[in-house]
Order: sequence, then C-alpha cells, then structure tokens
Amino acid sequence: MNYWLMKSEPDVYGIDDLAAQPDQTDHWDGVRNYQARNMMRDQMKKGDKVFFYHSNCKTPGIVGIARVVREGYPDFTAFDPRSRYYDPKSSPDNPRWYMVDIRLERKLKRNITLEELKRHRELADMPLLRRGNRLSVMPVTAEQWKFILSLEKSGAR
DNA sequence: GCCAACGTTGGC
DNA sequence: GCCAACGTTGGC
Repeated sequence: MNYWLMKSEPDVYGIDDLAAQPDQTDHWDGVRNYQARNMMRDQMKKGDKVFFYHSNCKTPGIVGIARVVREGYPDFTAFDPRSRYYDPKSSPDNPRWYMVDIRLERKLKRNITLEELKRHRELADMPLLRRGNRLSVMPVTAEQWKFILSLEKSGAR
C-alpha cells in the first residue's frame, strides 16, 4: 500500500465538501499537470491512503485522511466545454487527463499546519516542503505518514 | 495582492 | 530542440 498527499483549495473544494458527498466519496478532477496525472493513472491503487491538504488559504495544512476507492480513469471534466477544466485536446478516445475516486476516512482532530510540518527535520524531504514545489499530488513515505500522524496525537505545535 | 518558482507554449 | 514569454501555483 502506498501513501499520498493531495492538495485542494478549500474555497474550491475542501474537506467538508468531500464529507458532504454521498458515501463521502468523490472523484478528484481538474488535475492538469503531467507528473500528478501519471501518479493518479499509474501508481495510485485501491486502498492507498491519502492526506487531504488545504492549499492557498489562510492556514494551509493537512486536514484529513482519505482512501483511494477507484483507480485511475479518464477525467471527464476535460470533455465538457462548460467545465472550468475543459481541455479540447483531451477526448474520450484519447484522454489526456486522469483522476481517481477517494473516500473520506476521517477528518484529523486538528489542522496539522504547513508551518508545523516545516519545523520537523524528519519531514524535510517531503516534496510539499521543497522550495517552489507545485505538485498537487505527491507521494508520502510510510515513515513520513506515521510521523505526521504522531503529530496529531501529540498536539505539539 | 505580491511575487518567486516553475511548467507550458510556440516562434525560430 | 532551444529558450523567451507567458500563465499558474501557492505561500506569505
């Protein structure tokens, strides 16, 4: 099983939006970056765990845990001219963009903030913390996953 | 709202 | 295939 982190802007789609879906499950549409696409298409497997991260907001950080419940399939929002994610270069016959479905496992007891994550040397290798990183989907190691969850319990800030 | 960093585009 | 220009991301 693998671990991941996925970014979303809470003003666009936050953890509570996922929580409000039927079965707390939704598709992760709108990724328009090849590296992130490749991970969703090729590497994310059913049962993988995902940190739900709030970006581009007042207090960015990890706010929940989800699981992959459906593996990569074409992002149909790319086919819809009315969608903000429309891409005329993607077609059902030759889809350019992919997505996965995730189900909320639980919200974290607190927001484990970016500011806090940065303070731990154990996490220094996370792409999230590397300068200029813009990936919206990225891998997390088992060690990092465990460490981050231990922060939730300790409540250390 | 600013702006550094980075990915993509397109002219050549 | 290079690289300047441009658009986007996302922290601050």
